[in-house]
Amino acid sequence: MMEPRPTREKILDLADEFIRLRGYNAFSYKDISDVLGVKPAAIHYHFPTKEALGAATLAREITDFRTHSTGWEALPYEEQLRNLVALFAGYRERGLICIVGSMCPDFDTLPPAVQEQLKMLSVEILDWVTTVLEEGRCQKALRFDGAAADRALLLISMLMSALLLSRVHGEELFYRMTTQLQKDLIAS
Amino acid sequence: MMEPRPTREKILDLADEFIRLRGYNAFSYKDISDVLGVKPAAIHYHFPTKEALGAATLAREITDFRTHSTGWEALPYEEQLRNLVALFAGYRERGLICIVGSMCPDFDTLPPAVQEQLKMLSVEILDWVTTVLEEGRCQKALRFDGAAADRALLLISMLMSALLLSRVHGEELFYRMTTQLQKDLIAS
DNA sequence: GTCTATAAAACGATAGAC
DNA sequence: GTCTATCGTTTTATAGAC
Repeated sequence: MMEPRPTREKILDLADEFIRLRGYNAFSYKDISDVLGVKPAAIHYHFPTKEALGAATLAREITDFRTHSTGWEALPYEEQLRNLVALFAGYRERGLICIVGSMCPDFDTLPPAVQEQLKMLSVEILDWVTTVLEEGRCQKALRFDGAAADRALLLISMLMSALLLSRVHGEELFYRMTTQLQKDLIAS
Repeated sequence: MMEPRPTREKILDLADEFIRLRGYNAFSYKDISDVLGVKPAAIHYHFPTKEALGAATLAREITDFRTHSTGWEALPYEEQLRNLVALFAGYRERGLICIVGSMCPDFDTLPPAVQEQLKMLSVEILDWVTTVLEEGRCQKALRFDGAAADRALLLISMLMSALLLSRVHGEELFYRMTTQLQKDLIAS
């Protein structure tokens, strides 16, 4: 019995997409309600404030990322890294950017609950990448200098910016960047 | 005879700062007029539309960047690279982010003239970094694999994201990232 | 020339209809 | 429970005062 996707989930899907398309401050309740065929105020029943909607969107991203990353646990480390790149490439294909990259510039304008969830999501991703890099280097599957945590920061930065800059300069740029960074990290 | 900074320039100073602080879509004419002690509509005399103001702000950034980079021409290449990092560190100290990093996420919502200038600014920076990397490698002052243009993209990405992420995770992150990336690039 | 009063539109949010 | 009518605020922009 396939339940139809509940309204609440549909709203979160759309919020997620619009935040990635236009940024938190530039998307509105009307963007979402237009797609669903209701009035803007209807969204307030499901999410009383924009702050609640933004925080819930990021909270779901956190659980989604956990689902992805734990699903890759059994794979070789270089393969887990390739899957992360592929995840970002999927966004690129849909014209979307990283939700962290979308919201970071607006950080100081975000409501407290949204700031909180954004921090948690980026920590979640960084910790996971750090572990993969660390253990991948131990097993000689990955190679890099310096601390794994610092290298994780550089790696996530490049993926984030690759999506941002390819919005300005075209998708070819994304593939040039990710190809080079995988060459740098994956041993032989 | 020191001319007082003209109103037009003061407006551009404030627009530049507010865009870096809050993003293009979250800053308003009122933010600027409050500081200058006038009504929001007064700004329209100097810049008829927000599109004109945004485009002029970026246009001035382009000439400013040229002034900086041509001023460094006589320096060793690794020193030019350090100056670029220092330029970004200066923004970090003032709680500001890269203006390209600020506007990229909102790209699809930006008026055409602003999109145009944003492209030009990022090309300007990328071309300069590409040249510095290329020639720095020739002279054995810098070391890296792959095409200089690709490496320039990765370098700029990291600087951009270092500012973005340090807004979320604190300034220490900026220095960890830039220290590591300079270690990677600067020979011995 | 420079700025203010005011408009026209869009926003998030409250109160209440069904 | 779910959604609509409506409000108050904020936004960019125009028209015109001085």
